[in-house]
Amino acid sequence: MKVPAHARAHKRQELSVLTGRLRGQSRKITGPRQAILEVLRRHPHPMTNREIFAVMPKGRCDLATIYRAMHLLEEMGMVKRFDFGDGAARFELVGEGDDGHHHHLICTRCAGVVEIDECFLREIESRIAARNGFKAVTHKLEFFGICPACQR
Amino acid sequence: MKVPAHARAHKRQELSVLTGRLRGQSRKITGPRQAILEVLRRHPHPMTNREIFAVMPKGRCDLATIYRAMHLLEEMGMVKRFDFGDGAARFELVGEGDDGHHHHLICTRCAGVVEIDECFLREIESRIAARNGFKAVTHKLEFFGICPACQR
DNA sequence: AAACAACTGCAATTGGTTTGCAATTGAGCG
DNA sequence: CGCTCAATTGCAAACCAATTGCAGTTGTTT
Repeated sequence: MKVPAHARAHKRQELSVLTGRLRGQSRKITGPRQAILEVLRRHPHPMTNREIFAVMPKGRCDLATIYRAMHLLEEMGMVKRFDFGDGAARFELVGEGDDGHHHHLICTRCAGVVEIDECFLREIESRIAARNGFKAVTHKLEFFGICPACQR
Repeated sequence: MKVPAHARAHKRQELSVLTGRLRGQSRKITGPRQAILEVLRRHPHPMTNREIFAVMPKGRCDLATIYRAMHLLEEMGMVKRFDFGDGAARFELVGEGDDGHHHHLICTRCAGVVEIDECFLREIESRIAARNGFKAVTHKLEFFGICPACQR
């Protein structure tokens, strides 16, 4: 059954479920990976690798290991990569059975993030695909503006 | 790769018009800047600084100068910055009186680009702004897929 | 033509990300 | 439980887009 998109931020997956997904793909459940998943499941918004590294108990994991883990998790579909245009990739945990596709509204002053759970472009996307003969069309979309707190 | 012509590419501005815009803002019309504008006006799709550099007659301009020029031109509103998610910024000339806002459909195999001249999100954008109390909301949107030629 | 600020080339630097390699460790197996 | 091996990790070096300091050059103004 499909999980409603708006449940994303509220549904925090158990660590055991997450590691189970690793095991299911015959990947090792290592200390660093558990630490990374632990961090991600506590954070509702996309994080840069450096942020993950900074938040993690010191010495649990090397920064390079985080980069490698994020590649793995992305390939497995466990995290989704987002690009806020500031040169650093951000990652967010994806719920089981979800493809993680959604968007964000980002404050350009304080970098605060609002999750936008709907996607308005599914239909437009297929129209564009058809019109141009493209297949497997996806899109990246983020909104930018100034949040209420930063307007004063 | 081959792409259909579109309205935007036909509005190729005269070099004299472009330099005139520089002059109007009391910026210097230098050799490197003319060379850069010359390259941009011949190319209908966004280019990376490195691509501009590669296409330019050798020795006409340093790569660092291109970076600086693109910042200037962007501030002046003469070029628009686009991000295709591959780590390199791309730039496209903006017509006079235009804000340059539009989107692209990018082939993930051959990197070919189709210009999408409409924008479907103006209304959704203001709805999102209102709902979250944000001001000055904009968005970045690009489509990705596999072009007809690359499907075989 | 002189004068000055804007601009450029070059080299060094930054910041995010990747990679080579030797050492470590998780998972299956006896 | 300990053994074995491939997967994984830490560390340092490398990479790449982008930025910057500085000294020399050039466009524009007077």
